[in-house]
Amino acid sequence: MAKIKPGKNASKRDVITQKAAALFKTKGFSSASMRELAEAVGVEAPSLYNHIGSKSELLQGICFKVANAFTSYLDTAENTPADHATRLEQIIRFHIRMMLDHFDEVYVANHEWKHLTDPYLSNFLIQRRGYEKRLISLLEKGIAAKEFKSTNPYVAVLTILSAVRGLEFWQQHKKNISSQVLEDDMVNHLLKGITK
Amino acid sequence: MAKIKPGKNASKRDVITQKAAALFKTKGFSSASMRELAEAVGVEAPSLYNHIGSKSELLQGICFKVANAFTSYLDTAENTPADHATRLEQIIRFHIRMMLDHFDEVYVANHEWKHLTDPYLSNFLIQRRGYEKRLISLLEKGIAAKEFKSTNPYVAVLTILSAVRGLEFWQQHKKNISSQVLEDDMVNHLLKGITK
DNA sequence: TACAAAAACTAATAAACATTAGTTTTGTGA
DNA sequence: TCACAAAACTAATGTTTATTAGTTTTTGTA
Repeated sequence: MAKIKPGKNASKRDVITQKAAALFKTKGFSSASMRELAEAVGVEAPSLYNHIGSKSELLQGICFKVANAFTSYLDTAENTPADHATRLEQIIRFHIRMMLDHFDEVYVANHEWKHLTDPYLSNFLIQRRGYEKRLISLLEKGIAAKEFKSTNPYVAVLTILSAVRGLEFWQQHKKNISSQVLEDDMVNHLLKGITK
Repeated sequence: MAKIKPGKNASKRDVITQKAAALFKTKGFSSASMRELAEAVGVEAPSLYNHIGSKSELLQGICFKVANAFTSYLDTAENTPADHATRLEQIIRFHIRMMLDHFDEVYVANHEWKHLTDPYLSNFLIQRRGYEKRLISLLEKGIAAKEFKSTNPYVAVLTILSAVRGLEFWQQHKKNISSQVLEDDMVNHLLKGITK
């Protein structure tokens, strides 16, 4: 009666997923081959299937892990007692830190989600759209409360989400600027602008 | 002695390139097959090769057309007599209009350039990096001239470029908001912020 | 109408792909 | 040391890929 070892099993599976995120980021989901992934893991390609179900499953795992992390944070942020501007600032900071701390996975979720297949594709888009709507609602309330200027809330949310997403181009400059300066400058830019 | 018909030839080639941009945008370069492209054009796959050299060549054409358009505009903007803030505003507006007016091609240049092969890949990255540096220089001069707040110029450029790039998520909402409102709101956001 | 070139077609090729089947090796607990 | 399961391996499958070769059709002009 042999015991299953979920610890070690999950760990190996996690290693594969992490390597897959790095590979999918670099080469794109379609161009990345299971052979390459196997080489990164240090194993022959068919051996991967002792730990995972399919290439698609890897992408699904990455995309939903990221989507759930953002959704969870928004859940808590919405229940934090603070004004709308403060809440928005916290959310922006969370996005920035997610980009910096989980670069590969967030990058893949942002870029390669379109290679998901239904029903995962549909669910991902629904979740994403729901997230955007909640952010737009936050902006609308902030505008009504005179905390924000009168502007199109959808455009504002798009601007903010796109700007933080752009941190995917960051890495090579990490040396010169600290993460904290980056975070503060970007938050200030998105909330207060750059013109004097 | 038959004349070559550059007009019609170029036109067919252009049709293929345009369809390729739309297909590469939807499915990604690697996932898009020449069969699909041929079907979109209304022809069998091998017939495409009467007009183009290869699949890669299509991607090269798209990426460099876009890159050159941005570089050209920056050339002229730098020689326009105006203060730095005005110049930056004009450049942002150009980016927004490029996104809206040449959506497929800009999208592909932004997303699929990594499937370029050398020497095109290197050249593209060099050109892109040069463009960024010129924008950073513009920001630095604007800060020195007290037109902009004291902020890290690289972070500011990254924020601006990423925000306009995010218009790739725009299309489905074109109905509700006019392009002009979108453009003005985003420019104001990026220059003056949204908090009161 | 006839000729020539442009551009379509069909057939074929060779490579790469994810995945399955079946077998051997490795590691662990009794 | 023995037995069993986990996980590695090799070999193979069937599909899809971009592209080339060779041939036929279309088209524009003299």
